[in-house]
Amino acid sequence: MGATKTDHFTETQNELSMLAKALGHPARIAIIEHLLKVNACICGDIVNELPLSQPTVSQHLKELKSAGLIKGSIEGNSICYCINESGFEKIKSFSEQVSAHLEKKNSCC
Amino acid sequence: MGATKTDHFTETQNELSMLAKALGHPARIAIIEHLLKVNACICGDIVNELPLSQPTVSQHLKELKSAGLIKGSIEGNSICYCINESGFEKIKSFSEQVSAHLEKKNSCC
DNA sequence: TTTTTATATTGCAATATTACGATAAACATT
DNA sequence: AATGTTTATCGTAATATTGCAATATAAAAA
Repeated sequence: MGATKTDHFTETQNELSMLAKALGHPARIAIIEHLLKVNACICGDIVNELPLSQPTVSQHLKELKSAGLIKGSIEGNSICYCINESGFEKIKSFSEQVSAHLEKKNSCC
Repeated sequence: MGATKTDHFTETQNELSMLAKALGHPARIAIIEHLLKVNACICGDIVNELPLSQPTVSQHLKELKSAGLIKGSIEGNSICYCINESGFEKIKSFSEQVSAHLEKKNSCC
C-alpha cells in the first residue's frame, strides 16, 4: 500500500485534495505569501527568500505549478512566477461552501 | 531527508500548511462533504460511505481531528463526528486574503 | 565562442503517508 | 458474566514526499 486510491473518489474530491495537498507544506505557503507580497516574482528571489536549497525550491515550485496554483513564464534568462487565480478560486469556493453550510445547520458535537 | 523543516518557517505558515495537508487526501475531502450533507455523523456511517476499511477511515478521522478540522464526541457506544468551524475559518480567511491581494495587483505572467 | 548566470533534472537517502489485517478497548445488550 | 457492536491502535508492507549534491540545460554576457 501507500498509494492513494484516487479512482474510488469523485473528480471534484480528487481535484480539491490535490490543490490542498499542494498547499500542505510550509515552504509552499511561504512561496505563495512571497508572490503575493512582491507581485514581481523571479525564481531566484524565491530561492533567496527560503531556507532551502535551489533544487528543493525548484521542486516545490514545480508542484505548485502542476497543481495549478502558480504560473511561470520565461523572462530572458530567468523565470517569472506568479499566482494562478483559478486554483485559489476553487479553494475559496470550497471553504465558503463549508461556511455557508455551517451557518444553516449548527454543529452537533 | 524526508522530514519537513518546520522550524525554518513561521507559526502561521506551519499552521496553514498543516490544515491544507489534512485536506490533501480525497477520502478526507469526502468525509468533510459527508459531514456537511448529513449533519449527523456517526463514525460507522462514514465507514460505510467510503471505499476504505474501518481502520483506514479511523486513521483519516484522527488526522482531521488533530488538524482541528473536525470534532468528535462520545455518544453511547459510538462516536459522533462533526465539522470544527475554527479550522475552516483559517482556510477561508487565507483564500480570501489571496483573492483580495489579486484584485488589487494584476498577475504578472 | 567561452564563461557566467539562472533554473531544472537526476539520483539517492531519510522520513512520512496510505492502507489493511489482526487485535485491543469500551460500551451495550442479553 | 458472556456476547455483540463500535471505534481505536498496532504492526507492517507499499508507495510518496522531502531535501540536497551533482549535473544538465538554456539563455545572457563577455
